[in-house]
Amino acid sequence: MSVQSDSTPLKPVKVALTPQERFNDYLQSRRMRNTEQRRAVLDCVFKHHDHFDADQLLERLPSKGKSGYVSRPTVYRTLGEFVDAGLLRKFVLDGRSVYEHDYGYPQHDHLYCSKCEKLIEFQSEALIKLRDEVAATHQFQVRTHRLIISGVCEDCRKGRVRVRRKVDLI
Amino acid sequence: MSVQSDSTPLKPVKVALTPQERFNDYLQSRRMRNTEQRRAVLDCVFKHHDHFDADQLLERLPSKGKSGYVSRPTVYRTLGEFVDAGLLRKFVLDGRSVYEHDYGYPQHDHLYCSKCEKLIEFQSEALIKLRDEVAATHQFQVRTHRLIISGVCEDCRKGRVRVRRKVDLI
DNA sequence: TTGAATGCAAAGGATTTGCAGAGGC
DNA sequence: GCCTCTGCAAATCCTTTGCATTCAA
Repeated sequence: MSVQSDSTPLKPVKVALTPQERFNDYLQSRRMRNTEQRRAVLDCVFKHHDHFDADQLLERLPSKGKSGYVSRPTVYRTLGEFVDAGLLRKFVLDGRSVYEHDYGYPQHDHLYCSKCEKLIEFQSEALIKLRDEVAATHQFQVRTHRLIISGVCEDCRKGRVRVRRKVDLI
Repeated sequence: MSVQSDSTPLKPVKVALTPQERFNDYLQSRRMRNTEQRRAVLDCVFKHHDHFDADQLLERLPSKGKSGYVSRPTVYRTLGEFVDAGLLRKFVLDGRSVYEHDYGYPQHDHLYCSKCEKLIEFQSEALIKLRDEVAATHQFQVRTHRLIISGVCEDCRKGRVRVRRKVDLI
């Protein structure tokens, strides 16, 4: 049900502001309020660099009844704001929306293991070049792209399976 | 709500059997039955080369009450069989499952216009090579990949907008 | 005849929305 | 105090499932 991340994260990009500072700017520019819930979700999201969906985020936040609880609708609303603010990127994997850090991390793509559901990040300058060439051929103005290569990761091929999951997306 | 296709389809690949023949083989090999509904859906799907979702297919089939009607659950079930049989490929766009011809057409990727929701197909040998190189670096066994480049198409940039739609996926 | 396929209605799962009360600014 | 935000419950959207009936082989 959840999404795994591999252990070789990308090198962070240098940024002037913390995600918190950047989000504050975003809020102020739109007359939106700096609420306890937004702060809680933002801190949770940027605590570690990985991929996650709404459910995983909810599990990491205080559960219902406890102090600091954030409701499911608010989590969804807030994630949308983070995407808007350029803090997160969102994509769809196996029917669920998956989020990853955008602010502070370079553009990249993914290898997706359909056995253990692990996402492995990679950067390729050649891919960007290829993408822009194809687009130019079609007089197409690129906004972004998403490449997912699916198959079986090294660990799973070698039998070192960490988790077994129902899968099959793309 | 629907998916548009551009007017420059890929060159078909030479194949020994018609989709119908190939599907019959598939059915027989699994002791499945050649029903009127399956024939109707298959004919409808291969009538023209484009991208479509379940709703669009239902619109193209005889509507409820008329002869030749196929129910929504059967359409979904049948599309799944076509994917299984290697006749169609399925991907997710903006929350809906979109299908395209696989049998008889070469592997390709898409430019997606977020203004008019048009999908433009393209082939790139270089992309396959790049994909396999990246995978090799990670000892990753490739099964397939999906690249969607989103942005604005030529027509929309020039103001020749055909349809206006709510969008934003990737 | 006999098991597979269909249509109906209803369930499912992820995400979104209306609204009344809570709370930033 | 005003207006945004939140949590709740319920709605939505797309897709799948249970089941009695129909039908291909």
